[in-house]
Amino acid sequence: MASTPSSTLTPLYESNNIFFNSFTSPHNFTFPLKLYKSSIRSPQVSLQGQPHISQPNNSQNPDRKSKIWVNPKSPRATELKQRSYDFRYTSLVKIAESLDSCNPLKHDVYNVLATLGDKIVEQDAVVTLNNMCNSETALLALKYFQERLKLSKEVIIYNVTLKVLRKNKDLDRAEKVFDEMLERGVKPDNVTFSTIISCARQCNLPEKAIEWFEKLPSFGCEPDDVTYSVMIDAYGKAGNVDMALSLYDRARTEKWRIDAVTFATLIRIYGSAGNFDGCLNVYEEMKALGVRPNMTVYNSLLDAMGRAKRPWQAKNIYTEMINNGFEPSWGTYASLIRAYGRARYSEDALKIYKEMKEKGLELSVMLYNTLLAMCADVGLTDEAVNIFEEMKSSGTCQPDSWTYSSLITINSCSGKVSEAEATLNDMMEAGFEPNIFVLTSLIQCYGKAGRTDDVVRTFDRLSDLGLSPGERFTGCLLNVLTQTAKEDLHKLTICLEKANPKLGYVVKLLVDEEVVEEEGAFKKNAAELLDSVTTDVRKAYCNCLIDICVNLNKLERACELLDIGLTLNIYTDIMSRTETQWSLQLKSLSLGAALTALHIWMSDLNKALEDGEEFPSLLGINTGHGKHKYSEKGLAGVFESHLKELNAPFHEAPDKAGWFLTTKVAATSWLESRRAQEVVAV
DNA sequence: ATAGGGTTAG
Repeated sequence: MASTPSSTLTPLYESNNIFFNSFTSPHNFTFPLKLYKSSIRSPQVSLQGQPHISQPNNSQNPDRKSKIWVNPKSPRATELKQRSYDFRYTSLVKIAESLDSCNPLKHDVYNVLATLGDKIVEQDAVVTLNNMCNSETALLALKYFQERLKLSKEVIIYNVTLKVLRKNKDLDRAEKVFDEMLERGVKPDNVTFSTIISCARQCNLPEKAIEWFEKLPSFGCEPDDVTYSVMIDAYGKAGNVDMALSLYDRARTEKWRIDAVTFATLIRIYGSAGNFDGCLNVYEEMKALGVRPNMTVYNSLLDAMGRAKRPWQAKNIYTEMINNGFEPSWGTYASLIRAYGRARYSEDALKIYKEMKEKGLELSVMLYNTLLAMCADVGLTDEAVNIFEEMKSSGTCQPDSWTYSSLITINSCSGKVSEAEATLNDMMEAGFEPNIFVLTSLIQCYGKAGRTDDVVRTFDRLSDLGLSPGERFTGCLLNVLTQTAKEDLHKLTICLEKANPKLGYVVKLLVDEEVVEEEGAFKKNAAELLDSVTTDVRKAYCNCLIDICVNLNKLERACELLDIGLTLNIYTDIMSRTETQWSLQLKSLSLGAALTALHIWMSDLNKALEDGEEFPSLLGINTGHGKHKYSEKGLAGVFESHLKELNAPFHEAPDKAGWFLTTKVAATSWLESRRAQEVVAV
């Protein structure tokens, strides 16, 4: 396994020869040139003393040995110094690479290091270790340098060694190295501590980080700005937001220079604590203090705005970032895809995806999954298929259960039952068991296709797989009932009763004609049920229940449910009145709930008319645009024909999509004529 | 790039 040092290093000599052939000089430069004396033609540059005759660049004659005198203060000298430094640095990086891939045996490591020659300096050790990633060989290399170098600042090579251990998230070894430092009488400093603390943080052991921070004073160290920054991060990671913020306060009162990285850390902490305005406040505070934002700040902000579901703010920050001349990084794009994807800003998300592809940036499984989930949400079937193909051909990531789950959802939502089943088979062949998301999609798929028995079969698979239904799944099952023929409903009621007995009972009261119901039992049980489920599914449950009522022509029950919804604040601001306009807001209502709300609103209007209340000049119904691609007809379309049936004088506003408006005069005469008809009918 | 912070998440 171990590559011999020479095989790794040979190309380096060759490539650098090309450069050094053009000017050579015999002495006066320590490193790296002497290092390779035996292997290559002593490429040395004289930057001091003896004025030699300056010669033109003789690159046509690479073999000619000649000296070039360069004034040490000239820009040319600076350039040469820089170049020779670059050369040394590159050489050491190559050594570090060989060490990384070398056997973790003393003999092998020492052999690689022997190619450095005898005249190594402290800086060589630092640069080499700093570029390594293999813990085991790094520890051997450390020994080598300790044996061979008179170290004036031994703490430094310990600190870079600790960095290698941190790269490997090896806190145990880091702690051992710390003990060894103490044994050798090497005094740890802030760099030592901040490295170990961040190592603990990266190992997901924030308590350990805190432990190390607290023992810092006992070693005569006062935390400085970087140590504070690392600790703020560690406290944030530990979920101790208060401690993080109080450290920030302390750093501020102690007048530490707080730089962009620390602000980015604070933004991340606020972001993961869900305090998104806190993120923006920190950002403002930072700018007020005259600290220029950097990429980390922008990326943390973008990430936070994504979590906050504020894609428009992400967009603004991104624009600002670009205007300030920053080049988006992988992290920037990832944050944007998440922000746009989750918020169904599909055009924006797909634009970013395209840009990443153009730049040759690789997407992770998660980013692909985010895009696919978004396509599933919005109904972008063809795009999803494309993205999935590109994902497979990328060669860099394998579809996982999330990926398959989104694909099954896409097939399910577009009613492609056999494709959904085929994808499920692919998924199982790839070694993934169906999860709750997949089964949720499947019951929707079968439900939509009217295959009630398959819904029941899929429901029964749940317990076979050791899965419990949960509120989302149960909600989708309830939604299946809204699409199911009356004679099949009892099959699903049995499932619902297993999933959530209270819900099962409420539905049974609606569906089962034979159940004897006590006075008011339905409303009481429905209210208890809706109160018992978490807020994020309440509206869905309520909408579905109302839809079932409407389908069964039980308008009174529907009104009761809508009433519960209003009382429990599941629906807010449905009916509003200003001096100039009365409105009915139907945007987040299902069709049944919307029709029920219209019914109630109309009786309210009738009542107002009876009471002789003054109508405003305008009355309006807002259905929203109904852009969800899977529903063939949005709420707007259905409402338009329904209003026509009612002879209602509402007409879609040409300038406000989704709004149906009418005037005071038209509304009153319509309501009056309806009342006259009712009287006739009675 | 040249001894310390920052991430890659559902």
